[in-house]
Amino acid sequence: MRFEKIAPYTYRIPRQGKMRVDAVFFASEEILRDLEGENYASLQQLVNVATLPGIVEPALAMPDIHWGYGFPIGGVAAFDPEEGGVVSPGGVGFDINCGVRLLASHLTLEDLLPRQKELADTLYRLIPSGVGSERKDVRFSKKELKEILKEGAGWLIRRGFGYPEDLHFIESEGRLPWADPDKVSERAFERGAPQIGTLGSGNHFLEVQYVDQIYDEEAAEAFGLFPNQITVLIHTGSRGLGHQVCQDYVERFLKVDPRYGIELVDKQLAAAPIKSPEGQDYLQAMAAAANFAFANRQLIAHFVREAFEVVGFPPRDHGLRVLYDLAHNNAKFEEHGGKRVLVHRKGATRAFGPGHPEIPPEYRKVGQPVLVPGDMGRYSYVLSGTEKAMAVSFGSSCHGAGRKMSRHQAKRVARERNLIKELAERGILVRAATKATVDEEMPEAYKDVSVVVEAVQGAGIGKKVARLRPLIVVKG
DNA sequence: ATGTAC
Repeated sequence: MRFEKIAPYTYRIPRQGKMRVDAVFFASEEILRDLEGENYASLQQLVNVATLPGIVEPALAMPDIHWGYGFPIGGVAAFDPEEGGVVSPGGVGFDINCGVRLLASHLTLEDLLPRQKELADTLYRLIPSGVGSERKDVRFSKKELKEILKEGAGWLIRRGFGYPEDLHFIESEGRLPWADPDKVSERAFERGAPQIGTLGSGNHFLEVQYVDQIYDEEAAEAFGLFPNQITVLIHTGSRGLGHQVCQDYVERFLKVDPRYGIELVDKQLAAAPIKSPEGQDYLQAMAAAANFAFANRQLIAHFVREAFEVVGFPPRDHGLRVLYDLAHNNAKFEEHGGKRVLVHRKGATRAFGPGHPEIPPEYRKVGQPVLVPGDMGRYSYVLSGTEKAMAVSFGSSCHGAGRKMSRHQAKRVARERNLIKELAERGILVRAATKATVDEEMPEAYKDVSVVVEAVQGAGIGKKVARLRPLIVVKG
């Protein structure tokens, strides 16, 4: 396919074939080489997205783009409900409202190191991880679960799992208000019920980290970050519940697409008009799953605090507060270019710039925090949203490093090695449900996230604030 | 991502 450079770190694929709009992606020279080689299929997926009805120009991809179900991961697409715009489960992803929550503490590296091992063991004990993991200690009835699906993180805070001020630092206050639990299948309920407060598997993780680099003093101060500070990053989503919602609605949409005259270049793009009953049902079920994910991260944060307390840091000492909780798999109505559009972000984050009313007042002057996990051996970044992102990417930025090796390939490379030991020798304590997950997730399996961040900053859709290095990693 | 093939 043909594309052209239109700005620093920014490329356009002009409308061609069945595309309704141009596509734009952000990349460095290094990322571009990958996109012209092994990662070419993900650009083709971006072109496919541009064929969907009612899409608002342009179809977008962040620098961490890679192949996904239907839409590429790292994709952003906005649809106009007044122009036949659609909603697509594949544009949100199977793990509805997957995201990351960053907790910032009062502790420093020196405070933590003497208790590092004990804390690693305690976190692993208090936070179930792995495929099919369940909580035995906190269970919710069907009626309570329905309330959680309507209310999100706030429901748990009311029950004492968290501090009231947590809510204020969660994207959308931890709740998508149009949720309707009655649009969620019985099977999804059954799968989700025991999974609130569990990490899951794959790239999901919990990390204890320290701040090793500050790039923007003003933003770091606004976010309350300082050198050598201990932070905790939680990455998880809506577990089996969101997965089941996605599956249910892909199947339902495929049946009705011919009736709505929606021609799909790929079945995995299954979509329904936003204004159709099916589209509305999915949006309400998706919001319910999103609220489940916000609640999941809330309950995990509660047990992170408890773990710090168990190893001898009372709340006054650990001071763990929610710096921000940011989703990277959802679809939300937002104002862009004077229009109300449905923005799908799949493996992409919201990155609203300075002054936006949806940013907590404490951060509003510098833009919203954008949390960008890397890999378990290197580092993660905190960025800030920008005005430019509002203008060119529907207020969106990247969500992570992106894989470099397939899971299979990584396992083959890691087979002869003892990654847990290697990482321990570098001061990173890993606690994981299975060796296979650690192998698949080894640092070399991922692109260096600093490459992605360089492209984001170069394109102007995010600004570096701080870098975080891992000390403890809990994996599925 | 995922009761990793209901």
